[in-house]
Amino acid sequence: MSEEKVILIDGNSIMNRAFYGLPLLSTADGLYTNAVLGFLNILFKVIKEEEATHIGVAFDLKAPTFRHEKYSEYKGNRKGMPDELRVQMPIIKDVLQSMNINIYEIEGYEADDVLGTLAHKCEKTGINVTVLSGDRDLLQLATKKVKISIPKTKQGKTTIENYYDEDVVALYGVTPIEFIDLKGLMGDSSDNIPGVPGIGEKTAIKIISNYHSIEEAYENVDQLKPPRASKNLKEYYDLAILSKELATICTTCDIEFDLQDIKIDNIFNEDAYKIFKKLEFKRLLEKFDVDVQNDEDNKLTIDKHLISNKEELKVLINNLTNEKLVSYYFIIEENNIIGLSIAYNEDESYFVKCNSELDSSEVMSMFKIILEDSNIAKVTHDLKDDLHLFKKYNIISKNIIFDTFVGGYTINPTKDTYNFDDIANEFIGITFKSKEELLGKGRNRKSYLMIDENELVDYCSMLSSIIYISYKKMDIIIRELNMYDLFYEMEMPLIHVLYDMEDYGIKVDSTMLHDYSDKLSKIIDLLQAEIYELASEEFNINSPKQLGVILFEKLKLPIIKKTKTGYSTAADVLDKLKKEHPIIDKISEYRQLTKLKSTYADGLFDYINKDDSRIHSTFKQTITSTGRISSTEPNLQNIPIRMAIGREIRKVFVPEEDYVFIDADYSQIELRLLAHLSEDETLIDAYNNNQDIHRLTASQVFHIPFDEVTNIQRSNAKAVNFGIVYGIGAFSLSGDLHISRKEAQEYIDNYFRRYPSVKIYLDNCIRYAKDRGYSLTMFNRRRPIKELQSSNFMQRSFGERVAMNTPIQGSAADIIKIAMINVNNRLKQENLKSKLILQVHDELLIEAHKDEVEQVKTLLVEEMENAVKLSVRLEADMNMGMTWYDTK
DNA sequence: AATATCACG
DNA sequence: ACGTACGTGATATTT
Repeated sequence: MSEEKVILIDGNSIMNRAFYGLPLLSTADGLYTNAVLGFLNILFKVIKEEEATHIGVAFDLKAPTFRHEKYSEYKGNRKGMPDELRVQMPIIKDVLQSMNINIYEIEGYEADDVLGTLAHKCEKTGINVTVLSGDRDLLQLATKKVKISIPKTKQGKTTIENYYDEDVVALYGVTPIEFIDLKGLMGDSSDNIPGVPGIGEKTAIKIISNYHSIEEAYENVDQLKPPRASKNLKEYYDLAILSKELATICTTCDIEFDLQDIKIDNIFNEDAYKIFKKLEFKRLLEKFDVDVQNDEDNKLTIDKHLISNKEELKVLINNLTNEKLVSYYFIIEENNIIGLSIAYNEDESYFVKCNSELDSSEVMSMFKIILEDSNIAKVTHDLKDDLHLFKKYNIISKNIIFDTFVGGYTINPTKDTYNFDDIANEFIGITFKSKEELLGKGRNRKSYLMIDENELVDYCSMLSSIIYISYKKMDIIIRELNMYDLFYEMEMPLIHVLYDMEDYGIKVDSTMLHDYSDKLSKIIDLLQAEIYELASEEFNINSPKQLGVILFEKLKLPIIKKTKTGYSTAADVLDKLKKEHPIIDKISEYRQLTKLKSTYADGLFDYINKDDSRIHSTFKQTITSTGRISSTEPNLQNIPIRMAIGREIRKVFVPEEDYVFIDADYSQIELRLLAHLSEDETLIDAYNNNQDIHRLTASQVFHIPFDEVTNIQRSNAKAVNFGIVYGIGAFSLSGDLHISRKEAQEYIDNYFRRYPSVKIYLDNCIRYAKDRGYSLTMFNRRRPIKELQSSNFMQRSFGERVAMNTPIQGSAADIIKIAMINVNNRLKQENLKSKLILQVHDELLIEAHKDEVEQVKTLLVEEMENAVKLSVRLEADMNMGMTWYDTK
């Protein structure tokens, strides 16, 4: 029989550690989970490392009286835990219970007394014990058999420090028993143990290592050094004995204990799985056996059918033609269609599996009938992806009314993912396996074809059921939240616009791109040689770590800023150092050019499609919390423009022959929105009179006549205007403008004095979001801001800035989405060959046929400027050019 | 997989 | 006393 190994856990202390070690996490329904997750991570790590056979967890139970009743004021004024942690205490207890882990909460005892007693009992029967706590007080329990483990979380990773009795001696110079006396002398402010005044850690260690106990030291009190210690111990001896008593952990409490009670047994069971799933602990779910994972009770009883030959499919398609509403989902893997999930009611679903008897093109041509039938409404998950597939099979889909992917995003744009497991949990209230759980991930990842067929049918047919049922729920929620227009008139139509942009792409002159890369390489090589020369050694300039050593250790340059891993070498730091050493400018330039080369020149190369010489970026509609779209693979929304050398790269983006680029961008859309939303008369008048807004702000904030504003003052005012939109802070503004914090505060105060409505408006934004838990844009896009409820100052401040910024940034995002839809519609309605190919937040780029230039110029500016009616005019600056570079 | 940096609006 | 702008994505290096 294998040796027994007991782990006893200080529940409160570990929860506390976990809570502060992880950022505040919460589930879809706003349940805080970070401490529970951190606790479990530590628990599993220890079980594995210790090869534990038994586990018990002790929690403090708030007793009506304390053990040391008459001294309760000492222990009584501990700080209460924050609410975000408090609510997690019952959760961890449920979790432990579900895993059959015994919990000790005993009236009148604190957790450490329970641990001490249990450890003592185990030790007496000769069993090895590990006591896990974040609290160093527990070190007094260490013996040869009892190990104290203290987890430390640094840089996101938890390491565990272990102490047997000899380790305590090595570290403190006193035995674990003497550790109590040590505490008695020096006290412990965190535990409200007073100790003896004037005796700190150093003195206490010296005294106890000499005399081994407070009592013994008192016997020899006159010989104690320094004299102050001697005097104080004499005077405060009673306090010392009391402190010792307070510091002593009871090892003889009257607790019933049977080793059998805490034996590890079936931790990863079905109940635990359900709770983990509810708490959204995705990574921990992998620890469960496949059996358990399969045993989910989905509460949904769906009749699942496999369709695997032409005849069956024919019958199904035939039935579908009589239906009003069909949900579907294509299961695709590496460009192969594995199958098609279909549902047309809430009770049954179908999985059409592609195989030798029924190949994918047959499935597509059959389902095409349904997709192209405008009398049948369809719902799907990620329509934009479908549209790319439909193009391959010449399908012109009609009447696809809902996308649960975009629907989930519209309802709450702050989530990371909107996968089937997410929406099943949120909108149906069932647990559903994620794709990763089904197939595994990393090198163990399986293909759909390797899954047992019954399991595959179960899983895949469920997908359309989830879409079908989620759609109904989402549709109700969307209406309730007054987001009908936002979703059905903006987000759904936008899917098609984004698809068109992705499909059409943008042409890149690869020869020119290649030349650009070569040109950069040459300068980079020169710079590299110069940097090595100036540093008198070769090193990897791209490594901030190595660069830090060269700059701050070898060249002894002043350290401006530190990161959590070392010296910061960021651009603003280098900027401050450039007068100190000639190497700095070279490094800044090297950084700039290598960035251009790797990300833009060479990076873009890999994305040029060989067939059409075009780059087809992916525009993502479900990423940002404000409603903006994002661009990936490659990101075409961050192509350089601010610096001359970087801007050059825009010359490689070119139109097709006989086409030109027509580009328009909104002029200061966010500030105009601020004027509109705040109804500030000064701002509105300024825009309606075409005044230079930054110059105006400069004259207002710096108290100077409008015409006397210098360029520097104007650019400072510009920074203030930006700051207002972001939810300004004096500190950041001062850093940005290189001025003192006080001056920055004056700028801000002046700004709000001159634009009082803006101040009122921004305060209202915060008030509103605090009261309701979310911000709204002009078009009712909703962003929950859970940070506003945080007890952490920093998080809450962030929430406040977000509450000020979201209505502005989000409304701007709404407006350009409207413009995109209208522009795209008009290009089609007017039968133009010109195409909308790019959106960069406030800018639209059209590849226009040369015969259509005038028409396109007009419609682009018209649709952008008239996308919405504001109390200020929206202005779009339009340019034409033969490359993207030339459209500025 | 995390961190530092830097490109854009 | 807290530690700072809002929203993104890609790359190279390091763990």
